[in-house]
Amino acid sequence: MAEGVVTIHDVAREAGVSIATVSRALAGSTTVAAATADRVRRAAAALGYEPNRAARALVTGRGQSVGLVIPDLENPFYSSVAKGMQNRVRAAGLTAIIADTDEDVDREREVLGQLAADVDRMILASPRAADADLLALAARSRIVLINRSLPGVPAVTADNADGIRQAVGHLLALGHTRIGYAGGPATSWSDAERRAGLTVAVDAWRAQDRDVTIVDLGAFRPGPAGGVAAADLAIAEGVTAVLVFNDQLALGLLGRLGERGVGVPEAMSVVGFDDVPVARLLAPALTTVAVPAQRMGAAAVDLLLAEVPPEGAAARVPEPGPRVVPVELQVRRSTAQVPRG
Amino acid sequence: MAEGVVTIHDVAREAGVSIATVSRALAGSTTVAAATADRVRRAAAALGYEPNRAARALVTGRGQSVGLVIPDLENPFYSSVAKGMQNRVRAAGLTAIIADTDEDVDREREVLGQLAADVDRMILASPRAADADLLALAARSRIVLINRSLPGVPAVTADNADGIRQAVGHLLALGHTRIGYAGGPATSWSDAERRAGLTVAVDAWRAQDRDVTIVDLGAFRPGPAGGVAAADLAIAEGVTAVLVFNDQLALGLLGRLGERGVGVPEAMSVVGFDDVPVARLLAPALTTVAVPAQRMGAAAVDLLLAEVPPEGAAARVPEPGPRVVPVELQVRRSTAQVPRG
DNA sequence: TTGAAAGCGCTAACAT
DNA sequence: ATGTTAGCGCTTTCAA
Repeated sequence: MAEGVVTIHDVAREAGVSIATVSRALAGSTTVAAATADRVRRAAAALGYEPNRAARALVTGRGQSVGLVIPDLENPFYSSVAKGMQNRVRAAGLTAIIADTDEDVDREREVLGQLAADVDRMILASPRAADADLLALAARSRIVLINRSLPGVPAVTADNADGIRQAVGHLLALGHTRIGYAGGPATSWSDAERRAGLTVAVDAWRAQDRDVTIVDLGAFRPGPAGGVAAADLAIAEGVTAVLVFNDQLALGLLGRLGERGVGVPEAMSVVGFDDVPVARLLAPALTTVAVPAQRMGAAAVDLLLAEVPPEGAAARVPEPGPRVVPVELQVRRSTAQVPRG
Repeated sequence: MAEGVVTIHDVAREAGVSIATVSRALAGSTTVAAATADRVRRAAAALGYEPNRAARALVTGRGQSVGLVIPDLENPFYSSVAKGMQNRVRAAGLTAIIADTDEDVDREREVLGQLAADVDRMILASPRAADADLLALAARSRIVLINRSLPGVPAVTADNADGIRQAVGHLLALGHTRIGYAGGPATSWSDAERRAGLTVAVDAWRAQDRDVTIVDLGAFRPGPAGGVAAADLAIAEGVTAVLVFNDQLALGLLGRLGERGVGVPEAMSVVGFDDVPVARLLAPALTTVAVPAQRMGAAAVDLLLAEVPPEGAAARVPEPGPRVVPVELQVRRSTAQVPRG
């Protein structure tokens, strides 16, 4: 009795049935007598039986795992995506394989190659890869995109344009007319969407004969360090408010503004994007566009599982939710009326 | 020929050898003639052969993946652990399976059971499970603990006592004599270690005839919400400084102190633990004991792989580093001399 | 409603 | 140095 591993044979013996019946009973087959099924389940539980995934995968030809490729696990937005994804994957009786690309295209390519070898379903969050590469991948594996859209490939995206519209509306209502935009990486699909939303929002405002100038502060790496540079630029440009690509950038920007003695919100209003958990805890608490990261991760899983349901009894496949998730501006302390000047 | 999946049989036929020879040649066995091995490799490449991981895992009984069980992916400390772990695992040619337990014992048990089924090597970060359960698990799978120690089970831990010693020394040097300790969950091994370190540090100080009182503020859930309660307690107890179990708690505490109008560091000094990335970006920047989370995650992988090297040619197994990693106090703006009173 | 038996693709004895 | 063969634990026909 050195081996502690319980197999289907042990359960069969314990329940006094054949292994085929155990397999059927645990898979929830209707062709098993209720009493038998019950006995099997009880035996399995008593023995602490866990089906061997490798064996199951081998015979069904379909893996039990779902991959997630994200740019940076240390970015709270993506940790939240990962958390939501992971929870949903586990609830479906599958396992989540998470891979971090360090915000690097080459690393991403490498990771994608490795992952494709042992997973046939994956979720790519904000991939940097070219459209063509993504399309090629989609042809071989089932993939779902997060924060990126591509014809023919299922995706979950945030309503970026609407988020920017809300943010700009808020700033305009506070009287700001000279607003800086600190953008994300030039290759970012989300950034492109947000910039487009910005244009639309501004045009609408101008159509009402109202004045507003958007100052493009440039493209920054989406970490706090980028925010530092953005802060100096914002001060130099004389804007009274800054719209920031994401909260990570905003964090660095806020810190630098403090160092430079520029009070937030008295002298400068700041609006972030994402609403990462720490945003509300800052001093001043950050006004930001809340993106339901966990929900997006979960929604991507639903989308992935909707077409090709997984094996196994534990599998529950929820209906896929909306693909464009709504976002909502959280007004907090980092924004205020434009300073009288 | 509808199926596009290449198996070892296809390669064998193409190379004109048996499947056993293909297996051996591809595994780099020395008992294969160089010419044959070459022919096999060429055939495999030509056909685009990728060994089926499920089949390999089934027969070897050893998987290609390493599991990581953590309390909360949204806690930046653990995202960092996960990032370090994941990078190292991938570098070794394996895949990382990450599972989140939501800081819940029952959920942890469930996750452990599921994970143990498809992984035979795992890393448990700050597990809440009882010693006996952990020992039982260690008997069946290869496990490495992070932030927990148990006789006979390999572990990577932070030098908690030394961290507390540094923190207390810093506070005492600033003249604080009434210091609060806001602890983590009662079941936390790290918290126990930190409390023990606290006692030692205080005793040493008293042995020099110096005065100091440690006020136990209680045990808190390690999220920002717990910090709010701790803040009120700290104020009520009239301490001039608070030592906090971790940065997440400190975040909530800082926010609440601000709301209550207690200035940090003028009226109250605060020291955190972990040095999560956001700690330095706060206003005031948080003085905290830096724990190298990524390095701990990587070290745990090294420890795990050191004894039973993984399958496959791509595997590289680094030497395990030290098991107790040093920590270092980062003095920032949240601590100052005791207020004159 | 249940059982017997045939593999899934691979590795590891055991032969040769 | 290479081939034959026996499973790994499971799902799924096919019979009974």
